[in-house]
Amino acid sequence: MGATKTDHFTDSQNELATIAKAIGHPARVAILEYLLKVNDCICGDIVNELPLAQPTVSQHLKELKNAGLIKGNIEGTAICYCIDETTIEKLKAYFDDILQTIENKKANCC
Amino acid sequence: MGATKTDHFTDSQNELATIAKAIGHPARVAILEYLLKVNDCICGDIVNELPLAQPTVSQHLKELKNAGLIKGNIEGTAICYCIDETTIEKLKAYFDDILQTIENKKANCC
DNA sequence: AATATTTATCGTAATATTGCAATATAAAAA
DNA sequence: TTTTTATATTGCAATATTACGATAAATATT
Repeated sequence: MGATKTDHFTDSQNELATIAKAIGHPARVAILEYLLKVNDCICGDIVNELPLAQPTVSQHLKELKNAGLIKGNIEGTAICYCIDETTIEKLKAYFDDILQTIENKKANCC
Repeated sequence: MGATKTDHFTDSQNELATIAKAIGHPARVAILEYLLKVNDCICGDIVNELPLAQPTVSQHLKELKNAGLIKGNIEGTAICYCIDETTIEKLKAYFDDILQTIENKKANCC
């Protein structure tokens, strides 16, 4: 045991879980917020922004990329990362839907 | 090692990470979707809905509750769980903000 | 009171995540 | 070509998560 039983759930459930899981670490939230703050995408200095070693940051970036939350362009020796709007839009739509559904059936007992 | 360095990040970053982490498992996504689907909150049958043993489901419910995503009322021997709208609204607002910020500075290099 | 029903907790094994030092890779500058 | 600069990968230790059987707790039913 210890392994998530992914194949018992729908693709859509697994997809949302994967994206949320990637956001589920403060360092990765900090990276997203930093990418959002910096106007242009000269992003090599994320390491300097965070209280973490370079390999750790690199790993977090990889996870954000795998989840589709950021994308990166090679720019000489440096790499330019930025937020992938599409995925954020997906999240927004998902939570919008939930709120809408709740509004439509106000039979809450809690 | 292995422990997240929470104290190096802001409260707001840690809060979002905690909520996202709770959503970051397909079983917990499935629970949220089930709670959303069921009109009233007779929720004891979540266990029957999921391909997981009762203690596992109970644990997942606890994590959703700790993250503020659901709330529960004792209803005799059963417990009535439902989605906590407030937290979903927080999430929606967060992603809304990100999208808005991206719109305002369309200097994306990626 | 005894039994059934529903949910929670404990203990534990299997697996995943986090973090970093060391090292590799790859392009730019000297 | 050598050196610098920027990022990725590997290997590993510490910790966290996932899942479940066994059991507890607490109310409802008989």
